[in-house]
Amino acid sequence: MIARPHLLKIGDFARLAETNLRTLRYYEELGLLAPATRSEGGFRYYRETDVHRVNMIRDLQALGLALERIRDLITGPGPGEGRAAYLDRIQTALREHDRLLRERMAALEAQRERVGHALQKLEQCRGCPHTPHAENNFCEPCLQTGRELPEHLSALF
Amino acid sequence: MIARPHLLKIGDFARLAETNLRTLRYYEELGLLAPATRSEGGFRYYRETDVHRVNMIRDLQALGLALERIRDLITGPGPGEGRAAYLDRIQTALREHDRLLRERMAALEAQRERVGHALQKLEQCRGCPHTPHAENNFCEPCLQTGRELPEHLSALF
DNA sequence: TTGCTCCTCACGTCACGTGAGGTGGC
DNA sequence: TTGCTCCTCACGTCACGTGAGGTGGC
Repeated sequence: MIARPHLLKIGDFARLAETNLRTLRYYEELGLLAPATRSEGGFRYYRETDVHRVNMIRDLQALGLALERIRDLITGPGPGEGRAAYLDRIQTALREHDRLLRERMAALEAQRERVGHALQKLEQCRGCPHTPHAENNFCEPCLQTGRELPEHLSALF
Repeated sequence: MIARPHLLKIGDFARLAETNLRTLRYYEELGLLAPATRSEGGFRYYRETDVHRVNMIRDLQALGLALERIRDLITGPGPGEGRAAYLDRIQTALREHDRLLRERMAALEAQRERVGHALQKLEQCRGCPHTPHAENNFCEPCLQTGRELPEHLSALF
């Protein structure tokens, strides 16, 4: 006997997936995520496990991918696609996801270093008599050291 | 003698900042980044160092902040704001940036683990006779182990 | 003077937000 | 039957994309 999947109306499913009705209907329109079924009256019914799909969409979106691109990555087998090709395609999608994650993490690490340098330099600025202003080109270069400011200080002065 | 800042027309500045004219004009409209000066004919002229500001805006945007929020974080001293208050505000902005970076990196690390689990399980799936299908509830739960699928496989089946 | 760059509208797009007006379901 | 949830338009918004038509600058 096969377990009957537990179905949820769009409101309950939206709460579970921490999203909202409009977004789910828009995903359906784009072919990203269709409800498992509809009632006679047109009500959408979702599987609980579809929450994972919503999460994956959100994750990929936060990495900067457009929804159309995400659809191409994660949508199911084409007509007549074999089992092996199917598994291969999924593996490719997951590896692509992992690659994007690694790239993004490296970029964030670099950013974090830049912010750190700016915070360090800012401490030095506290003991300096100069104030960034148009007349000293906003302390660029630094009047104490003669060197360029950390990028994130230059951005804020 | 104070170094004259090197000024660039919007096209050259856009290339340097790896962005485009429309984005720079939109940033100006929102009060995020104004050109250092304008010519008689209305041409915008930017400082080379403003590239750092563009980069910071992009970085914060990629963390999910709206441009209006970014403006509030990074815009200069209010009228009559003292030097100490000015430096404090910058420090607050940088620390907030760092906090967002740390949160995001933790989230990405968690994602990367989920993708890794899905890739591992997918290898097991290759040696399994079952194929995910509506009739077996898309292999949920797994017919071999009786356990739930990794979230990112559940998302893709 | 020529050609390239820049200017200001202004309409289009993506991923939703937010009602309006009407119907389904325990 | 009542009230809550859902339905389908459809217009609004944010952060730009993409021309149209016209002018500035080495």
